[in-house]
Amino acid sequence: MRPVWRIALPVPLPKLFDYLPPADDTGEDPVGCRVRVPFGRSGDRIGVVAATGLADPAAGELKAVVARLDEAPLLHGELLDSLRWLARYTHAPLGEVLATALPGPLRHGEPLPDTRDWCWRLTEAGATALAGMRGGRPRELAGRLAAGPLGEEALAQIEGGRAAARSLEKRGLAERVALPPSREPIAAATGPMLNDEQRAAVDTVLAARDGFAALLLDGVTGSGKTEVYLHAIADCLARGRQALVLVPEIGLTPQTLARFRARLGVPVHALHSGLADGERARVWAAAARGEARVVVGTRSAVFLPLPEPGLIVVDEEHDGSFKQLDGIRYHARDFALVRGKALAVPVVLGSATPSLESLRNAGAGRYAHLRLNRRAGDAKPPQVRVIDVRKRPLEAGLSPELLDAIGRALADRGQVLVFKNRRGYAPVLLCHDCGWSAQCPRCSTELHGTPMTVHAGGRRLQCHHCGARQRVPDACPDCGSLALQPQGAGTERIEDALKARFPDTRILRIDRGSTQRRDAMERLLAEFGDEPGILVGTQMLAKGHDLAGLTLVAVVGIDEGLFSADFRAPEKLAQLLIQVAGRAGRALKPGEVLLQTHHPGHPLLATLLAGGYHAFADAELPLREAAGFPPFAHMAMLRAEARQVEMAEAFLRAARDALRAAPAADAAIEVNGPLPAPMPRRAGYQRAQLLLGSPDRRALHAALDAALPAIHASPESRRVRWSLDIDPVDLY
DNA sequence: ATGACGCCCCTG
DNA sequence: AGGGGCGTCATC
Repeated sequence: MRPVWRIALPVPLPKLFDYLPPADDTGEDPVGCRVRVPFGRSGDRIGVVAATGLADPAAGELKAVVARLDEAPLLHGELLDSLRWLARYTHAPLGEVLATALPGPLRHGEPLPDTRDWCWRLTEAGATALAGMRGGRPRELAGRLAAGPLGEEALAQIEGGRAAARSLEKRGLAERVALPPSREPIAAATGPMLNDEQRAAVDTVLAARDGFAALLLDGVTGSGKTEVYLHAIADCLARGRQALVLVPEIGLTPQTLARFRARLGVPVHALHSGLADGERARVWAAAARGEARVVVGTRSAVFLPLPEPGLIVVDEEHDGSFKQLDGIRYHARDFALVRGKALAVPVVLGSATPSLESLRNAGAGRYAHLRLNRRAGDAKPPQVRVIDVRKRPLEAGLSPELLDAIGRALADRGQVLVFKNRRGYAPVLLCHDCGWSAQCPRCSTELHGTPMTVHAGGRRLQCHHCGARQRVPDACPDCGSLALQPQGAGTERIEDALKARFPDTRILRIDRGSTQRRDAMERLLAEFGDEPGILVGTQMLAKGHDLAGLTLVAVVGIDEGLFSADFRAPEKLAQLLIQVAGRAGRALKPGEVLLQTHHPGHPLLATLLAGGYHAFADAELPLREAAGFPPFAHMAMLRAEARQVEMAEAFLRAARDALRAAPAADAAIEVNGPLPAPMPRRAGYQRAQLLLGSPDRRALHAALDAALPAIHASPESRRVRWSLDIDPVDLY
């Protein structure tokens, strides 16, 4: 029987493909190496050898591997094992998981990029020729090089430097040489003294450093969690190990990186979505070669190889951006724990507002629970006050009391943050005469309207789901009335109202509309400085940049969150309120937080105000348990979308039948649906979903394993686009 | 996913 | 007859 290589290919087919080894096979174990193979009629693909074996005697003609792209496996050991685990856990094809884990260039078959630093220096011939050279740029550069080699960056600073270098190189007078990887220590700054709580937390992490441990670092805003990470990382570096730090999308600011770099005394690599493909591949290669000793990265950094692992940190572990919402729907925090276990290193999960999942794991003794209750330095916790706005006249949603408080804070030369979780001018455009409201023509169906949001100071309508834009009509399209009124207020309208009320005050609006990119927000905030002024913004302002001058935080429009259908809404709202409130009072002056609501007596607010986040969590967890929701149950969501809902529903019914027929699916798993999904993501498509739940994770996965072959094979599956989401975060 | 194939219906 | 459109099928 012929030997074959089993290849994982990035196609949505839950299987490996057998190929004959390449003609020039060396016999070296190919598992983990990338290969180029002919596939279907679409030409060549890049895949990864997942296994070797013998050809199935029933198989017909097999194609042969065109080329082996890696001498030594690109993926091996712990990382390959963990990715195999992830493929099983997400019930996704291994090839798609591997494609998700690799940076673009590596996925497309490029060689592992060079990670060395290059510099230019004079050759012997150049040194000799220098005296006799005529003037000009090359001569000038040769003169500089005579004083010592120049790095690529320094060369780029010189006008015409690259061309001059090339000219010298052509004549054999200068050469480009790779610098040996520098382990030369950079001066590390010393940080502030740790307080007792921080010291104890660091000691617990260090005591756990010889194997796997999960540690929940549960510390109030400003308690100095980052200092704890830095000490643990420094210890990890001192032991010759690598450290990986995962941060939320918004958290990887130049400020954060600068702090790590200044303190650790080694190069700190950053990995985030803003990097070019080539740069991402270089960071991957640097990690794989062990050159990157500390990497700070967003979600996808959880896939970096760590040949000399020492520590994994997940900062703001409750943050939703750790969960990937399309493709392979992994959770970077959860996968970090899997990797930490396989690598036998501690994983530190940090947050001021831990996810209920992590709190439950800590409560059950699976995680060490480290508490930091004191704010570092002298910072006092902010005073929180609720403003009851029932029956109060509102100006763009702002009450007189709130406006007065803003005026007072400004008069005291403080900064004010007005937080509203809704961008645009107004969320809805309503006809006062007939009740018509503007709906997105592409996203709305008879059953579910998607309102268009009023933008551009009331002149434009925009759909936040598909991005469609149109002019605000002059008259109601239904009744012709001119009484069209924007309802409610978004950040734009609040900004307008504040400008009218405080005409001489600087006002800066920060939201996804005003600030597309992260560095743009950083720049705007840096310009804003800490002089008196008002910031108006959405979620984006809840964390990140430190606002030293902030003395008042006004939170507006939280009432929607108090009555959401999503079972996670209270948790998200509580986290948001605590995070936003934490922005105040980092300054020298004590901070004040005002919550404006129509429901001053709402239990969530009352609990949060009286006992803080942990009182909320203590109250919420039993409710989750009683309702059979995570973290006491495990969920999976099967989603389908098609031109007609009926198609999507027919597929989900077939899937439901397959699940119910699965031998593992006894009473332990619950199947709900098909339910129409309120929000079609793509214009012209309709979605439906099937929600699976079980108190027993293994029963859920066993049922899926048993039913998925039939689901894949069902004729209905070909008529819809479908996906499976394990541990879904958004149920809508 | 992705390309090929076949069947349909429209224009000509 | 010619060809775009889409459901169906296979991919080692």
